[in-house]
Amino acid sequence: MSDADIFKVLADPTRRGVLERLAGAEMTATELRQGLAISQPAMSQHLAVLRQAGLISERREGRFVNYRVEPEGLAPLHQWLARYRAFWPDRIESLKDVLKEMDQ
Amino acid sequence: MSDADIFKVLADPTRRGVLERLAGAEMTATELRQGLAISQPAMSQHLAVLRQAGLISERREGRFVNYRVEPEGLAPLHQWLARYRAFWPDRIESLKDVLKEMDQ
DNA sequence: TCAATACATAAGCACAGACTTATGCGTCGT
DNA sequence: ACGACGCATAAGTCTGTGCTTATGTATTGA
Repeated sequence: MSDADIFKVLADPTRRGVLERLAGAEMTATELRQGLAISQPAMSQHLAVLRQAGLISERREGRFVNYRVEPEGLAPLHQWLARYRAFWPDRIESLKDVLKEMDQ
Repeated sequence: MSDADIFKVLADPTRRGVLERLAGAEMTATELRQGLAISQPAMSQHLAVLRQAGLISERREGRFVNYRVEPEGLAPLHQWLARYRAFWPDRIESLKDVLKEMDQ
């Protein structure tokens, strides 16, 4: 998978939701599906996309597969964004704005 | 446009290319089309998407419309990424990796 | 005033991608 | 050994979206 496709991978809200849940703790595919109106194959396909993008990794444990975030997969996104850091006002970096975002 | 759709907007390579060219200097729609195998309406539609996402702004000048990057539009992306900063190794932030990325 | 230019909008098409159901493969418990 | 379970893969459907051509609107220069 090309680095350039990181945006396509993250464009899907379900996949971003998966990352967010995995940020808290390692989880199986079935656990990730809890509370979501999504079929098992759909989740499996999303997880495959995330894995191929290097955003998550898996650890087999018998019948179960535990997924976890692979933070280095976000490096291309970080580096893309870095090109624009020089342009934006300091305010964007401020803690206030970050907290406001996390609040919503 | 919802903040959540910033990824969809940036998922398109043409739109990322537009941002990259605009990062250098203000430019008209026709200038942005130079070197790209893309029709005028297609470019106009991409610019509309970028504008609605708050990623660019326009300054009319007679028949011409000069576009420029609106860096604050990237704030949602920055803030999304900030949630994962805590997880990743210091190495991702390092200058070496950024340079390697810019090199390719 | 009128043709040319710069850009936007409308409408239709075609492909990508997210979903579904059906099925396959390996592992567990009994 | 065998049914239940966890997950992956296959194949088909449908919606979203990026493209096209055609046309509209405003501005410019001759």
